[in-house]
Amino acid sequence: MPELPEVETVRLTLLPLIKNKKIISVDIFYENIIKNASVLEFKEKLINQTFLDILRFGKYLVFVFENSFLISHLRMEGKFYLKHNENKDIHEHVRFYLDSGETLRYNDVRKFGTMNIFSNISLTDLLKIKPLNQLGYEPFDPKLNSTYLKNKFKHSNRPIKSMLLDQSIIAGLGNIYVDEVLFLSKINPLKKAKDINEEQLQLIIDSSIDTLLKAIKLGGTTIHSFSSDGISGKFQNELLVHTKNTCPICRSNILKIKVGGRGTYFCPVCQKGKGDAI
DNA sequence: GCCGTCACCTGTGGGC
DNA sequence: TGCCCACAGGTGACGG
Repeated sequence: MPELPEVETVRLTLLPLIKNKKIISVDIFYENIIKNASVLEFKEKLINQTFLDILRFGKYLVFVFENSFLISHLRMEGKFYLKHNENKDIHEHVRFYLDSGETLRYNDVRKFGTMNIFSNISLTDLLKIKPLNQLGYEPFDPKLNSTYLKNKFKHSNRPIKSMLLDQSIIAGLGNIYVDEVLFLSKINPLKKAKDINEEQLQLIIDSSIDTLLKAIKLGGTTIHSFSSDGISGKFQNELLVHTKNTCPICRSNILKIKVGGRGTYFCPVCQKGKGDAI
């Protein structure tokens, strides 16, 4: 399930493969992937456009063309492949034919991924409209500090885990990494956001940066099916609590509960705190 | 405004 | 062996 490190890995892997290549045709096999345009409009805005760059904002990929931006969210299982042959995978939903003779394929088993196309707009203006204007700061952004989080959290009764998953507060963290960050910060995922003190907020920020940088370095996490151009990440070997049975610190049994509808792993001993429900 | 729930999807695995 | 069903999860929409 692509989170910030996985999306960054896709960006880094894909960019040298498609940069300066022109789209000569587009096939769409599942129209619901395209959210803000008809199939015809989508094709018209991309054909004869050249890939200039790939940017990333949170978990969104932004393909940069001369006159357009294609915003792609991989959601749960979206993947991009560059292929030469014509064989179509059952889960292939969009195909971009390039002037190099290759094809860029978008593959998504659960069809959750989205694509939005924007034309004749500057990057500055693109950042001012949905979906990119909904994003909070990334952990690497200096503006994401304990004061910022304190202001966001101070009136909230929601569990800290739900708040960290909220992309309008912190952009880029997903279910796996939030579990890891809370374990490193020794904070119970059910603890109310307003009860997190300033020292713990700083710990959350520091742990988020450390975890994400390490994951990017290892090419992300491959738990189920994530990959970019067929490459698998190695961060799953470094996970401390997510999908684990035993705490690596105190050897207690890791508990699995639901928080905000999400499967949540934590150590009830290392992550014990006032107000905990477990 | 805040917060919880549901829908979107399909492969997987457990139970019968 | 085969069928059924719960579950996985990021995000947006919706309702209380």
